[in-house]
Formats: sequence, structure tokens, C-alpha cells
Amino acid sequence: MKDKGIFSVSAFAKYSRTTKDALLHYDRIGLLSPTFRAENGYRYYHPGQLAIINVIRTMQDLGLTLVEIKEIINGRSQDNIAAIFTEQIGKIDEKIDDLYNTKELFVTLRNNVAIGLAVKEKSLGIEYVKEASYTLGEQNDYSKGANDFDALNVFYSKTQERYPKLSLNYPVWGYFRPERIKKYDWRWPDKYFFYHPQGEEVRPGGLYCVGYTRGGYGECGELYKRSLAYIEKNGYEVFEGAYEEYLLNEIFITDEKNYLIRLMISVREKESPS
Amino acid sequence: MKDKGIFSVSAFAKYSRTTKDALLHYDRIGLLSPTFRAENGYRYYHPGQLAIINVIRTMQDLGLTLVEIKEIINGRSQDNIAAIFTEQIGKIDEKIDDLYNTKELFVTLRNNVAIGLAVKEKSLGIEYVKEASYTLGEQNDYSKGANDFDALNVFYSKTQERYPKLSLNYPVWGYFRPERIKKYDWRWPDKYFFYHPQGEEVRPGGLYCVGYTRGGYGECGELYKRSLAYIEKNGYEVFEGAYEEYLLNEIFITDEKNYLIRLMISVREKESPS
DNA sequence: GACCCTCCCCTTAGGGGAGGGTC
DNA sequence: GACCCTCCCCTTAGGGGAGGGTC
Repeated sequence: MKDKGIFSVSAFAKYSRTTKDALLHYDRIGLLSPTFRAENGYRYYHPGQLAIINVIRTMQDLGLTLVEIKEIINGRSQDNIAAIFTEQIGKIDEKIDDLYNTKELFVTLRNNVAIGLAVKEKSLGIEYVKEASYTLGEQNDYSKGANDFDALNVFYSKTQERYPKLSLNYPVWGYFRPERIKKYDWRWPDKYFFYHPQGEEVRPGGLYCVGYTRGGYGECGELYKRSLAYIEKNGYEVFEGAYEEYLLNEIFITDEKNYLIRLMISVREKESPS
Repeated sequence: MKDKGIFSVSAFAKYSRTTKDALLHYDRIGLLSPTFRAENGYRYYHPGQLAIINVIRTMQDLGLTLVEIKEIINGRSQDNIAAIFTEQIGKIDEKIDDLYNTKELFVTLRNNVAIGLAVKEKSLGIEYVKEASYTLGEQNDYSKGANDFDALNVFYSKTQERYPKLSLNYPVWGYFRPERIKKYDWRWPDKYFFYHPQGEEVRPGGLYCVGYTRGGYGECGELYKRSLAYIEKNGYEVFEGAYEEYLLNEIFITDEKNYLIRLMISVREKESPS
């Protein structure tokens, strides 16, 4: 039965660049039924029905569900359709925005791996580090028995308030004030921070004692000690604070005692030689 | 039981910015189970498990399914994760691209509505029209009993070959050669075309007799006749061909006999006065 | 042999109860 | 009273058969 311009399911599927299953589904939910049914139950479509397929496809691109499309098709007019287009164009812009944000995160994370792979573990030395933009939290509050988990939660909440669209999957790292480093007190960070492209604070550039090691969260006491000894021995002193960063963390490494840690302690040359 | 750093389901859900239902689901499918279960069946989570939640969330952003995430988590290393990031960054770029294409289509369609609403129906006149980029198909082949549906199918296939990423939801319009217009033969278009930003052909700028009317596909014979009479009466003649465009089609209008049609016939001043 | 039909089961990532126990 | 548990049912847009008839 290949009458001119009359299609069976499969033929119409091919003609309209859909699948047979999709057409059966549309028929089932009453979105688009064949123009007539033969006595044996065979479905026959008219080529003009391609128009409806196009409408459906366009609406699907707009992100609407088949039920919504069905409603729209029975009641569409140039005005409400135009409104839908305007609305959806806005949504597309938002999605593009979100994708850019996600991409930035992934690029950041991937760069960390690259750094992690290039770095010599256990290496240690004084170097000049450029400034970088980041988001730095407020001083953590450990009173009333609060621990670092509570502090982290506070940091997350406040950061999300400041940057509602920012992914909280950026790795969070810890800042330590110079007083605490000098006192060998590096159990819990003073502030949390993370690097991300929209960061409005600036991690100062300058001289840092930069060292790497492997370990779990908070497990780099040995590296602190080595760094402080190195700083002392080479005629420097702790200056503005320390940044403890987990370049390869649980996202990349299974063994939670083997993350790659970078410790950067801000230093300056000692004024009066000891 | 609010031991320091031990969370019940709901507490851990809040801490990890998920929902209780999601955590139950993760437990069910073996993606993330509580560190221990009390004798009464209560689930208790350790704060360190937040790391896994972060991994899951990041991977979900990457577009992976929970099953894939489960596999990755048991076998992740900096190398394979880095590869996944690189791969997904590519996919994000593609998605952004697709969204831009969809957006362009929607903007085009919405602009058609705007034109449609602004236009005076039945208006007719000679005006200068700027050139525009579009994609023009080859001459349609109506031999061997082929009809316009077949021709359209050919046009779609070839266009998709040329522009694999182009949405075929752009409205397709018809071009008629001058000879056919003069012969009052405007049943089936000579070529199909559609306007879209990547179009590589150019619809020539110049003088056109531009008219509007309401009707179904192929139902603007009356407008052709009126236009030809107008052209004749005002000392012009048909020049390069005609463009028949359905500004408001089935996407916007339910009544298939009431689409808004624009007919543009290329004209020039007659050389020898009749 | 290729195509059509009608069941019927299956997939993702949870959300929403119901009914009964627990902090 | 608020929280926890275990079933159990539900959602999108079809895809994939099985079993039996039809061009």
C-alpha cells in the first residue's frame, strides 16, 4: 500500500526522521495519531502530519515534555508561542552560563592533576609565587566545641550566598595565620579558601617556601616542621601565613592517606641576622 | 545520638547538601553506604564520607550515571580521572555549541512572529530589500512522479549532509524561477531554501514586489496574480525569481489554512515602455 | 521476507507516601 | 514530636522483545 503520499508507520518514521517506536508512543499518549486506521489496525499517516512532527521536535528542543507539548498544540497562537520562545531563549542563556561555570571548574581540576604529576614529591624550596585571585572565608569559629566540619559548613553556606552559581566542587583549602605556624599549631585552619575564576580576594604574590608531600587531610605536620627548619636555616622568617592545598584529593586518589599536598608558607628575609 | 562527627541520615544529608532520599538511594545501589548501622537499622555516617559525596556530585556534573560513577570510584587514579575530565570538557564545548545553534533558531523564529504581527495583511508594494544569507537547495526533481514531499526529503538530506549540526526546524521556504512565475505556474517550488546564520548562499538584494496574505501551504495563487498585475501596472517586470515564505506556520498557528505568507517577487523597471 | 499489530517488561535518579518502630 | 526503618508505587520517552497476523 504505497499510495502516493500515504505512509505506513515505518515509512512515515523515515520520512519524518523519527523512529517507529516514537510514533507508536505518540499515538498511545494521544499526541499525534495517524489520519486513519485500516480495518486490520494498520496505521496510515498523511504527509501533512510532518508539520506536527516538526512542532514536536521544536518544542522538545525547547525542553518541554510531551504532555506540555500536547497542551500547547491544542491552543497555540502566535502570542503564546512567541512568549514560550522568549522564555526558552532565556533558559538557554542560563544553561550556557552553567556550562561555562562547570567547564571552568573542570579545567581548574584538570590543571591541578597536571601540576600534581609534574611536581617532585618531597621537594622543598623558596620561590617567588605570583598573586592569584580566590575566595577567602572568614576566621573559623572553633568555640563551643565546633570542629572543622562545622567550620567548613559555615564556609560553604556563606560562599554559596556570595556566589549562588558557583560549584561547591572546587577543592577547598586551608589558610593558617603566621602566629599559629610559629607556635607549631596547625591542627585546624584559620580560614578556608578556594581558587576559582570569579574570586574577589587576592592571595598575595611574593616569596613562599613551597613544599610537597603525600598524606591525608590535615596530615602534613612533618612538612611544616621541615619547612620551618628550612626557612630558618636559609635566613628567612615566616611572614604572612601559610596555604595548605590538596592538589590531588579524593576526586583523583582512592587511598585517603596518599593525597598530594602542597604547602606554601609566606616568607621574607630576616632583618637582624641571628 | 548527635555524637561529635557522627551523622544520622537526615543530618548527613543536610551536612552534605543532599537529600535523605538520595542517600537512601545511594545505599540501595551500593554507591555510598553508611559507615555503620545501629542494631535497630539506623544509618550512621562519618563526616569523611563527604568526600565521596563531592566525588559523586562532580561526576554527575560531568554527565555520568551513578552506575558509571560507582565503577569509577572503585578504580580511580589520577590518570584515568584526568582523562575523563579532558573528555568531558570536550563534551561541554559541544553542548555549548548545540545550545548556541538552538538559540539562533529560536531567535529567528521569534523574529518571524514579530514581523508577522507588525505586518499589514493584504499589503502589497515595490520595495528595496537587502541581501540575506541562506541555504538554497538544488533544482527539485519532479520527474518519475515525485511530488513536493519527495523533493523536500531530498532537500533535507542534502542540507543535513552539508550542515550536520544545523537544526532542520528552521522553516523551509520555496523559490520559483522567473519563467514559471510568468507562466502562472506556481504549484511546486523549483528549489527549497531556508534562512539561517551559517547560510553560504546569498539571496540577492534589490527591488522586490512584497506582498502578504493568509493561507495554507501552496495556497497563495491569488497573491501571485495580484502581485503580477501590480508589477505590470507600475511599469516593472519580473526579474530574478520569487520567494514564498511562511512567516507564521504550523509552529504558531493551529488553523492550517491561515498561515501568514510573504511573497517576494524580484522585479526591475521595464526597459521599453509598453 | 518484510512489515504490522498488541501486550509487556525495562531504564534514571530519586520523590512521595503508608504503616510501624524509636530518640 | 521528630526522626528512622522498610516496602511499594510513580515519573520520561521511548527501546526491545515475544507471539501472532499481513503485504
